[in-house]
Amino acid sequence: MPELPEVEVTRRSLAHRIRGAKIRSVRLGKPLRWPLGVAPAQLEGLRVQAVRRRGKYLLLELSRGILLLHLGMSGSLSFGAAGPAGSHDHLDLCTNQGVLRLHDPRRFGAAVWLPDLQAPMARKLLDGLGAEPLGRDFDRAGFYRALHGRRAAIKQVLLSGRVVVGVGNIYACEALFWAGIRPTLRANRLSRRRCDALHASIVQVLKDAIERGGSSLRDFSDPAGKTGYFQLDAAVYGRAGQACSRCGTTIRRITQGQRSTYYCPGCQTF
DNA sequence: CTATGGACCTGAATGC
DNA sequence: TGCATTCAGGTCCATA
Repeated sequence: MPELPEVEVTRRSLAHRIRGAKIRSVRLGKPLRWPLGVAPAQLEGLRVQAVRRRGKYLLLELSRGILLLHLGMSGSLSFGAAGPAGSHDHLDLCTNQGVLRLHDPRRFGAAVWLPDLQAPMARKLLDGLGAEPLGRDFDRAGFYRALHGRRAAIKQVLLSGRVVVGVGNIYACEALFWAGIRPTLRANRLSRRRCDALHASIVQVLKDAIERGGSSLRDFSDPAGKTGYFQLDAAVYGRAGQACSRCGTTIRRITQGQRSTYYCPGCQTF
């Protein structure tokens, strides 16, 4: 799935094309993570006013309520002329400007209509999310303070989304590599200097990935169906057993919280 | 409150 | 060829 860069690339591609679109009908496929939360017919006639993002959630502002979308591990959106729905196409939002289709083989994704951001479901999903890494609220002093209160491994704190959102398994590994920090180091053991380095690495890694069009996913394509999103040029992620391009040390894979972590023992020494 | 493991689901790759 | 095992982008939830 998409981490923040893929979601943001999706958002940018979608936003200007779907803005103002009027929903004609809604087709549901197999169940996603949660029920839609409204009868599909209730969405007919509404317009899509804007597409926002919070962490890895996309928020389609409708003329009544908000449609929250999440791509889970394997989800992607397409927008345009839609062919017949396949067995992994679980939501079609048919509009006068094209069909927004959510494709998600594993169905960890979600499509939930919310009356507003105060709704219980909205609060459950969005309250407690950490800072937006590309926003003003992600400042170095706050980052240091937040890490100071955490005893878990820094890699897992990054993945939790409670300090900073949008950093998934790939970019957590990459950011730690560029900051020279061992993934297993407890978060509250990071020096102020290392926190600053990590802060910078996170911003850098995410911005780079967005510029490349969400390069991390083998099977990622943006909603316009553009190809050329296959270049994964990770420094460590998925490269266990290979030589580090910086120092030549063999990259290792370990398991943290049931997820794979990749790191270079030669470069990541803090 | 934090930290941890399990759960959800499908498909691709690997090994015997 | 078939079948079992492992792994994959996320994150909510129960439990300690």
